[in-house]
Amino acid sequence: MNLLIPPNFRTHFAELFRQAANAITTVDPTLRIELARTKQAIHGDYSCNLAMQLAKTLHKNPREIAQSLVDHLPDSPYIEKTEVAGAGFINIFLKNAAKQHYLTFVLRSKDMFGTSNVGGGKRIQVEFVSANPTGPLHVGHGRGAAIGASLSNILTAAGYAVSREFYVNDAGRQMDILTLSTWLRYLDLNSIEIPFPSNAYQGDYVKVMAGLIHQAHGQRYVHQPESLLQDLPIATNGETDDTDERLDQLIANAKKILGQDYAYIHNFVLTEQLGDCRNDLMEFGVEFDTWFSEQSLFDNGLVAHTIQLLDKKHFLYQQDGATWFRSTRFGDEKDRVVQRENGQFTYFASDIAYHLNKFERGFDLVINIWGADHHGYIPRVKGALQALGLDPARLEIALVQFAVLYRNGKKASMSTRAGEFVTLRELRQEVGKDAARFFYVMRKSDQHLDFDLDLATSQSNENPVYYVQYAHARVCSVLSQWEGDRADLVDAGMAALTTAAELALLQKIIDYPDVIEIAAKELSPHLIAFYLRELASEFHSYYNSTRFLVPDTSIQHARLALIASIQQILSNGLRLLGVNAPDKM
RNA sequence: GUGCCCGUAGCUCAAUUGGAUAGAGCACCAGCCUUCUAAGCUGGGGGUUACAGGUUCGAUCCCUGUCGGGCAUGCCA
Repeated sequence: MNLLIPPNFRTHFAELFRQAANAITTVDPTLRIELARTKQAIHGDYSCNLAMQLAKTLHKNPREIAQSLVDHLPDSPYIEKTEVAGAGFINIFLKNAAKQHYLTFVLRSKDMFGTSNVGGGKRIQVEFVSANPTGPLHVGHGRGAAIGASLSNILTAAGYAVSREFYVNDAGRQMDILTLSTWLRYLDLNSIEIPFPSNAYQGDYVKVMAGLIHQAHGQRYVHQPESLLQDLPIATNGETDDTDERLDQLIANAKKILGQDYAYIHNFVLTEQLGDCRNDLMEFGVEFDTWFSEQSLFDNGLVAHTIQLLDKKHFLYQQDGATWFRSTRFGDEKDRVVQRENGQFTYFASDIAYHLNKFERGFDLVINIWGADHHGYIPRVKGALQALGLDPARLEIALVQFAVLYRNGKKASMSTRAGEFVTLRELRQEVGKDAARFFYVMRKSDQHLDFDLDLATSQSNENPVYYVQYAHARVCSVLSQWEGDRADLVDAGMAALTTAAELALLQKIIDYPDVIEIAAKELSPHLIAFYLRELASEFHSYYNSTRFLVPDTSIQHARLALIASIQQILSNGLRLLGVNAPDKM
């Protein structure tokens, strides 16, 4: 047996079972042979349910088939014994030596342990956050950021070539509203008071940007503000006249009044907000390879081109002056407008162009991480891809449910308009980057997340992230007090690791690459968080029951090799989640 | 009204996607520091997996219905 590089035991055994199955019957080559980790030690380390799967077609007793499979199973140097159990499970017991020797592999692999090539270098794009650059990121964006970044790291570890992308919505009405809001605040600084619409952006950051413009350019952008209020729809019922129509007319007037200067302010606020966003995310440990501008799709004519393509394929029609896409042909509940009566393309139109562009860039798989409120949007986007002749299965959409903040046992309000939402930056300051990153991926992403600020702050010692980090720090502490050379541990004899706790820890270590593989396949970063907590738990228990710095060097080295391996995995796993692994706490 | 998602211990959540006796953390109770970090450990009680049927060797998972919750149903982005 090759002692240097042990196999992935699950795929290794699956292959053996396939050979055994072929020996007793003709097996469908597409049949997936599943090896599962057992929950209980008496069932061994891995179990296979192949006999039960074959029972139907063979019309035989599953236990009988299981015994036959075991009889035909090729020899493996890693198997201690096999047993037929229960309804027809085949349980595999690994040799202790195989488990023990695995530590050498872990310690040799170091930072690379856990990585694999199951992705085969396939190109994947992960698009996430993609928040409108119209204000600070809030805690909802934070969850998308944490999940997207962790998932990207996991996919990279699993052997995919990952590209992280942020789609910048710099072309739409929201940006115009922000531009107008900023200009109004700027006029206010120049002692020109115009009633501030309640449906414009209220946040203080708007005043800050207005101040920056005022500071740099003085009165440069004060233009005939008196005509701003021309042609506004008349309020019909009292003061609550801040309608969308009114806001749009204000924007139109501002564009007319400002002329070229409108573009300056628009560009200024965009640059400011994007810069703030990028900075915020960087401090959160989240970085992107590409910031893709929506506006560029218009500038390059890609939106018009894409709509023409759809038209050529006869998926468009005119009605009520607008242009519609026949998304009902692809399972959507109604057709969707791509070009409005006024000639403007809709957001959907540019989004089709964007997704076409993604695939034209050569990605094998495209993953969008969206807020769950966008779920109704999926059929039309996939439909558009199909209409363009692309396989919609190459677009995978991971929905992330909202994070609901709780403070003092009550829901914290997150109304943007009232300006009282909690920003990601505030959250980071309150609970710290590590706790926030870990907390965000502690739940399955398609589950609602209750983010208890009181638990994450005042009782921060009970936060799970400290539990994992503490395990890492404890190992570091032991190793630093040991007077030896870490390199000596790599080839230490591991035969002394024979207790139930030690063998269970060894198996847990062996599981790590599988966890990454499954987390990548299922797009489920939370599996890493759960695994790390379990590993830390088993370590803490072991720590309390066993001394490491014992006189007998063969025992000492074996145990230190074990905990050094644990430390390596904790460090590697936390890195995937964007969490620090401190040496001291 | 219609569509999608969800309902698991007092609370917050898992369960290798159909596997063996459904698991953790909080919270509660009782213990463990003169010895490598007590942000830790050990033990204990806690469940008809919302409810009722169905499919099969086997169901928290799949199907049907009922009840309850969330989201979506723009020529917004």
